[in-house]
Amino acid sequence: MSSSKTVRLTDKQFALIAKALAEPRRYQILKEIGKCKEQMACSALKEGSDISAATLSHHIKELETAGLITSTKDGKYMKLTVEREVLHAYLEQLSKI
Amino acid sequence: MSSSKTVRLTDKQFALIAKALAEPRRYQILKEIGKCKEQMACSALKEGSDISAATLSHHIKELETAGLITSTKDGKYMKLTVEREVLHAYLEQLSKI
DNA sequence: TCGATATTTCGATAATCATCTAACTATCGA
DNA sequence: TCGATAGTTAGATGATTATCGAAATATCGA
Repeated sequence: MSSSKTVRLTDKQFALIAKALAEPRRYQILKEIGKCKEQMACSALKEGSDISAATLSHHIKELETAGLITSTKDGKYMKLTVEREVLHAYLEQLSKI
Repeated sequence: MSSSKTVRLTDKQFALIAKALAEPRRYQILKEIGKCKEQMACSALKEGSDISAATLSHHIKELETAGLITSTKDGKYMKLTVEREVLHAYLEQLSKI
């Protein structure tokens, strides 16, 4: 089970997260990664979507830079995981408005 | 007191909200409006911030288009209010990831 | 009515960013 | 080792957008 340690976001990271979520395609990608029980490979994301590998790679990097996902190399593939603690820290901060 | 009716967001509105929140200045503005117990005038937002009236007006319109705030004209001033139900609907949707 | 204040609109500019193709690196299976 | 597959990087392009100054509109107080 996931730890419940509260993640503290800097202003910079908060802004990065907000920007990462603002692009509809990135939001879709994040949802897709989150839906997967197992970690997900980039190539699986590309299935059935008319996006170039380069663009997909770019979006994944943005999500990663924001801290919303992490990626680990597994042989030929990159495995992607949603960092829910970071997402929830973002939501937490927004809910204080 | 505020109603607890659940707001349903279309994909379009969801995207507008995400985009509105992605600009740090707009997030600051939203927080500022939210901090005020009473409704807030645009001019009060401008205090102590080196932003032009035109830019401020633009950001306020974006927040309004997204549904995150509403504005009512009160004499010389525009009074701004945070639409927390919309914000919370956004958070609700994001938390499902 | 006049001048000051509040806000919006317009048009322009500069910066950011999503997207692509092409070229590259790395790994796997035969 | 070779060819195919996965993913990244670089560089270019077009679209979006944050920003401003200036002009316009509306309202207030004197």
